[in-house]
Amino acid sequence: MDYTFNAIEAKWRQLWQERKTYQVTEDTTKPKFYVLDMFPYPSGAGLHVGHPLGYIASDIFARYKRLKGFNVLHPMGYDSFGLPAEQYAIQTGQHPAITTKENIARYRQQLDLMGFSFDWDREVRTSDPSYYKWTQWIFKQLFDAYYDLTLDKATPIAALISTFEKEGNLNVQAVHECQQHFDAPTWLAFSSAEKEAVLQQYRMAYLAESWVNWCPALGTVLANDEIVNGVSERGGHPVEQKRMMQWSMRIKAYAERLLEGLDRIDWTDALKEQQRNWIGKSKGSSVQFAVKDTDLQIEVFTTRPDTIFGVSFMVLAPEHPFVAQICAANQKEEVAAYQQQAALKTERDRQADVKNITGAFTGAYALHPFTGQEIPIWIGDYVLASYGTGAVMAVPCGDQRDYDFATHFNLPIPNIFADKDISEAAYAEKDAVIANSDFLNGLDAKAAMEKAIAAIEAKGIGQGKTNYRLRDAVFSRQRYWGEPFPVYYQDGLPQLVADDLLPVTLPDVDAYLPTEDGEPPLARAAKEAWSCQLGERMEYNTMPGWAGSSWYFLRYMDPHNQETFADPQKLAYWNQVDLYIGGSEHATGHLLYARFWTKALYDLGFIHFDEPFAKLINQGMILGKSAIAYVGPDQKMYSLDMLPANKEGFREVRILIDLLNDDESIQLDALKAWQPQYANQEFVCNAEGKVLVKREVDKMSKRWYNVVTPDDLCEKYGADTLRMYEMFLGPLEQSKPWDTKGITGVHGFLKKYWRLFHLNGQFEVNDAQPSPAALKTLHKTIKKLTDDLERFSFNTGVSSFMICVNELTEQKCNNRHILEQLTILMAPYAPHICEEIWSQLQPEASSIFTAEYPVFDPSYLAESTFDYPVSFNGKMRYKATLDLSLSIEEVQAHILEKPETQKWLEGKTPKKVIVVHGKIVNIVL
RNA sequence: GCGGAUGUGGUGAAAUUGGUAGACACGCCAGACUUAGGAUCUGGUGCCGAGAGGUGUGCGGGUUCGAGUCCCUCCAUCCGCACCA
Repeated sequence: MDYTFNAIEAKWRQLWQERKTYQVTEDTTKPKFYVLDMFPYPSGAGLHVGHPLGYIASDIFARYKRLKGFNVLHPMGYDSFGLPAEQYAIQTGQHPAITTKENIARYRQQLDLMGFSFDWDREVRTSDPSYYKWTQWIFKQLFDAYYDLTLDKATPIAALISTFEKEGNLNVQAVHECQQHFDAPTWLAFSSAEKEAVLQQYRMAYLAESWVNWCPALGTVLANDEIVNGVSERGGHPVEQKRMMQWSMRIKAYAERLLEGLDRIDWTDALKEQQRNWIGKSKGSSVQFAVKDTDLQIEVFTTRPDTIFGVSFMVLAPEHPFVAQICAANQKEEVAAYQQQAALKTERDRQADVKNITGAFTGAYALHPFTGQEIPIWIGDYVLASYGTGAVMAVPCGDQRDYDFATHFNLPIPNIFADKDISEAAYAEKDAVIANSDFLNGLDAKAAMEKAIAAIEAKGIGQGKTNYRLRDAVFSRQRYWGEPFPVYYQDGLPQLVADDLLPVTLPDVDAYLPTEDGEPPLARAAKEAWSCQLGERMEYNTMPGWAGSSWYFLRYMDPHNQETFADPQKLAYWNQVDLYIGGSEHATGHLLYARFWTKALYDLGFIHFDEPFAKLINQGMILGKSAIAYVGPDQKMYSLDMLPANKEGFREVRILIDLLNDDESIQLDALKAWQPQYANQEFVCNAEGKVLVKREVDKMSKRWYNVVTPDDLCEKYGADTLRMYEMFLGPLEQSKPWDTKGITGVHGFLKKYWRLFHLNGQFEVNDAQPSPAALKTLHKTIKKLTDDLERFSFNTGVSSFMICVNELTEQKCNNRHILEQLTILMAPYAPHICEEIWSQLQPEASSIFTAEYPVFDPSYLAESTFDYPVSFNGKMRYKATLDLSLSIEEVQAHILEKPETQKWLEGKTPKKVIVVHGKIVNIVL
């Protein structure tokens, strides 16, 4: 009987669905386990073989845990708001909801083909109103909260308002941007507009004018993590800095807790480092410098207060608000010109221009807080408006950028380090003894740091301070295909839409473009198109892509709840995600935002954990192997081995990899049929009449014509083969190029496994006592498999199955007990074939996934002898079989008597003999 | 520049605590069966060497009876961040 994988897989896909085999409910009699995949954005291209890699791994683990007796939550859904569907809508006029629905259907079909054990009754879609209702609701909670520093947590804003009413904000310890100080009577006298203006500076979700990344090509603002190398992540368009009124999230309030939490979760060091780096904590001090002949104080942040006596000038960001006020009359023109030129540059230009030092002198001077010395104030674009205070005290002897600036503009470079040469470059190490620095002389950096901060604080001109690179996250987008805000405007003030009016659904519009006044697309919606119309107008912005993905793992716990985002008891039962598998590209986006929202929801008492993902694994990317052909100046396509030494005039073209034969030659007729430009292509073939191509590793993508889809492979080899092959490819975390060639090995293995049951053409197992050899093979495999799964080593797991089946085939094992146990072990990896075999072994069972996982018994592996490798000076020379009951001394005596030992000793007396019991013998000559 | 990771056969890789380097598989070579099949089975396969043997985990050094594994220097590749004061 043949292994008819297509029929078997289709049969079980249907039966699992009918029997709801993977449906899960809360069950307090079992320990729970939550295995989560990063849900996909359903793009039009469908899945390629790289996408399911993580899903296969998580599916194997989820099935394994289920067999081990856990109640496993393993859901899937779609991150279905996003830019591609909207851009398709702009081009075609088709509503993004339709595109999205079609893409989801295709994704579902492909996912089903792979035989995943998702509980599809729990599916969520972020673009579904029943889902984004609760995204809007969470936004409301954040709008109605502020960060209380005394309690060190997000707290309902009502508490803050009540404090304002009693005592104003004079004693309030909170994360805010409010410059005003007021007492209770002043607060009470404020108009509602004034009150709201103040509250906006405290709210966790707030509306404020701030520096944002504006992408003119996309017509929207972007968060920092949506910008890669100075251009937009989507589309690669330039991005500029612009001051705009936007919704933001006060994630900065959580900077310290986001750092601290990393110590409590099981993520890779690389990923934790990336987040630490992004949060960018630095310790130092704020210092105020008085501007000569004015009342202004320029505040700077420095990580090196110990070098304060090395300050020889100051530099402000060109956008610094003081620039206009302090600028001397004779410098106005130069400064204005510089400001203008800096504003014209995009962030990318500024970055590309690091070596080009620019700046302008304002003509103003600051006074050194300790020496009273006059310090020239410059502006320069190496100082960023959005970091620290937008101003620096320049210490050229200790900072290379200050050094370069000083050198370029011929400013003094006083040396405050004893015995350090600064004639060529700044000395940035913190190990120099401080000199020429009044009360800091003779101190090392650490002591000087403490003393300097103390002196700064004593003078009342600053204080020890911690600064973070992390900035508040811009939360509004000028796009159509996103969550509408539950916000309207009354007297120009933002107001929340009442809970019973949620969700505010996405209104239909006539076009998916901004209006002529530059308003976002939602401004096009007719009044009646909105699900509710309040105040003067609704909010026209939509939420960013990361809004829905910041909490979806919570909704899976109770996806159909109409009363709340998830039932508290269910939240308490499922708790944290135990295992999260996904790509590392979300390190500073989704993974940070999800942690932030989790902490906020925890603070506000909605959930009982403050870290969402206890363990996280990043699967590596599967790369494609592009096929590159060479077209010569004569327009003929040359075989790789027919290329001249001088390839001048040749160009490389990528061709569809499906057009290749196994020997990497092109199917010429297929190429001609592929694209019109090749219809009459001429070739320069090699001696065998073939045109060979070069293979090169690229990202797997349609544009490189190197995509391999799971569909074709499932058709040809079956999902079980594909699942095991993807795992067999290498360690999960590693990136690796896809090569379909090796798949035959895994497919052959499954056939071999199948043959164990079908020796005589039909299904047959014997019920005799298993042989000791078979038991040993089995238990060796149980141990290896379990160890491998616990450390997520799926590739070695597949090898172990191969070894096991090879050994059982050799032993001609057809024993029921052995084969049943093996089948359970293999079921997580190859669910269809194992389920089919199980239905033969246990016809009354509904599914193999209700079976019990085999238990390892070490007694079957017990050995009485051991083949000692005998090495001389660490080099293995021969093996000696000895009884394991022998003592170390006895082993040594036996070994030394062996003729092989005498041969290798060459008459010498060993200096030393090392015996490790049951491991090795080493003789030192 | 800073931070992280990785370097092992022709290829994907294994070696979990310092203890037989290359498991398992692809590919390749030889053979069997067979009225071509992309089927199955057997044997071989790190490199040098006829063999004995030598040699071998990016380079160089160190610790150790013993190093792919630990330490130091350097090199290469990949990823992240980057005028962050």
